[in-house]
Order: sequence, then C-alpha cells, then structure tokens
Amino acid sequence: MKATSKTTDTKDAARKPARKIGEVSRLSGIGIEALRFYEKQGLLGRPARTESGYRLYDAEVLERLEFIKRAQVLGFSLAEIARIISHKHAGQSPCAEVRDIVRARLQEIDERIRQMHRYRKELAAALDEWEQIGDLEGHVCGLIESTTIKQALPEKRVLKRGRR
Amino acid sequence: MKATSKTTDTKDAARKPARKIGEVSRLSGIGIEALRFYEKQGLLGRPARTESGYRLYDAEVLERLEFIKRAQVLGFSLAEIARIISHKHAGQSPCAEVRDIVRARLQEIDERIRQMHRYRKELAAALDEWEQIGDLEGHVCGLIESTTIKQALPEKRVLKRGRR
DNA sequence: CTTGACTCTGTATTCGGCTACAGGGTCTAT
DNA sequence: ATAGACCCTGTAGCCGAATACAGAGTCAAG
Repeated sequence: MKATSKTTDTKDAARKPARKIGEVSRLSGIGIEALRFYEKQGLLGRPARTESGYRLYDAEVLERLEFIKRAQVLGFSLAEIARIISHKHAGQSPCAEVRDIVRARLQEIDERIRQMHRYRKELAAALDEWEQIGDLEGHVCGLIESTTIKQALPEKRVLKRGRR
Repeated sequence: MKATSKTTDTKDAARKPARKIGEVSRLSGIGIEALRFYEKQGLLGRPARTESGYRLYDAEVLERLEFIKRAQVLGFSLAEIARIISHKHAGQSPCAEVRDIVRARLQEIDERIRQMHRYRKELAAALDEWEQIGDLEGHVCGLIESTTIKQALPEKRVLKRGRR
C-alpha cells in the first residue's frame, strides 16, 4: 500500500510539507469528500488555506486520521471522536472521558461478544439439527422456525453486517 | 399500556380470529407502520381485507412475525428474509438457499467474533497501560494513539453499536 | 492561452429499517 | 348523530457515515 509520496519527493524529510486534500486523501485512504465531511463534523479542525482557499494540511493530519480510523475500529462514533478531540483542544485532557467511554465500550463489547457466541451456537446447532431432519412440510424453513433463539431480542440487530 | 383486546374478546379460543393490524401490532410488539412496511417489502404477503379495506390477518401472521424477528436477530436482512419467504411461496423449499446463507453467516460471525476479541484485548491492554503511565503531553489521548491496533481495518465499522 | 487536473462550496442522495404525519374513510358505543 | 378509536394511502423524515454532483474557481504544463 504505502503510496510513496511522489509529489513532495524533493528533499523533504523533516520538512512537514503542507499537503493538499487530494494528497491527504491518497495517503490516508480516506476520500476527499469524507475529509471535508470530517472537518464539518469537527474532527479535523480548520486546516490552513492557500490564498485561493485550498486546504493545506500538515503532516499531523495523517496521524489524526489514523487516530480517527483506529477509534472507529474500536467502535467510537464520529461524534464521540469529535468530542474527544475537542476536549483536547479546549486545553484539558480528554483522557478521563475517554477512559470512561472506553470502559463502557469494553462492557458493551463483552456483551456483544456474549450475544454473538449465543447466536453462533444456536445458529450452528439449528443448522446441524436441521440438516439431519431435512425439510419440514408446512414450514417456511425449519432452520429458523425451530431455533430456540428467544433471548428477548437483546437490543435489536446487534449483528448488523457491514456493507457487503 | 396493555390495551386489553376489547374487540375480539367474545368466545374466541381456537377460532383463528382474523385480526386487524392494531391487534397484531400489540400482540407482536411490532409497530403498525412497521407491519405495513414489512408488507411493502414482501415479508408478509397481502393479507385479506374487509370490504372497507382493513387488513385482516390470520393467526399465522404472528408466527411469521416471530420468524422474521428471529431471522433478524440471526443477522438476516429484511431483503434476505423476503427472499427466503418468497422462495417458499414460489413452491420450492428455500432451505438450500437458507442453508447457504446461514453457512456464510456463520463464517461471518466467526470472523466478527475473532475481530471483537482482538479489539477487546487491545482496547483493554491499552486502557491498562495507559492508566499506568497517565497522560502524555502532546497527544490527543495516549489511549488511542498508543494502541497497537493496526489490523488493516477489516471491513470498516464492523462493530457498529446498536442504537443507544 | 488553453487544457486538464485539481479544488472550492453547497446541496442531494445512498443504505436499512423504520417512524411520523397529513388527510382522509370506517366502525362502534353512546 | 356524533365522538373517538381505529384504519387507509402516500409521502416525508430520521440516523450515521459517507458519496455524488453541480457549478465555479485555481493552477501548472504544453
């Protein structure tokens, strides 16, 4: 992957080259529109601008974007990430809050994992059983109808698949 | 809340009483609008109607709705559920297809669980470590920045929390 | 000096799974 | 005969996280 920075190849190194949005997009793998969107959502602050209004990002933005991506992967919403970042920028450490969020998230994850294990077990068991008995007449599908999954619909659609 | 069914109280029992949408909604816990929405999505077929156009559901609809709920919990999208149901109604057993879907879903779930375990472990480790070293100057938050979570962003937002 | 790549703002659209509302018609108890 | 509860259709909106597009301005190379 590592898109070697062609544009700013010269004698950069520790020069913190100001990058335009397209380059940042390429380097980060985040679409241009998404970058502007993040800015609107308060995730990126307002970058410097050229006279003509082009955004100029410094090198840090890439770290910031990595931060955002990681936080997303960890299950933070953009709003939460924005909150964390803005706390930081209000001068105070957001860490206490982050810690709280993280602890809550840990519990959620645990619960989620537990649920998924149940789903997985029940789904597998149902598939198994159902493969043995074959089709039942008059049922849409024994597989689903016969499952003992009742579990009071935990939170409705916890599984939520990613786009496929 | 519990609006005791006044309408069909008489001497029902095993009479398979035709139910109007409101009652079905109450009995199933699914909103009226959602029921009509499901119908539009092909999940419920077209129910009988009174002369004046009111939907009249038979008792089966409740099973059907349970089926739908369960399938949703198992991670099926409404579109998939609709497909399953319509295959059934096209005369053929949808089971082969369901089985395939289920098998694929099982693998997805496994992968998802694996991911979540990684997340969980890394998140916990980071929290731990970070609680020991405290705040780092110049960082938004060590917690997230210092995590070793790189894992190539599996599928983007797999965690997706339920509505909170 | 023109072409083409890039950028700007602002608005609209997508996806899934609903929920809400407007503006009617119907049914039943009083 | 009328209030009020119910039902109808059809359309619009919501959430989150983008993506797409229109119409305009900018910039560097040929």
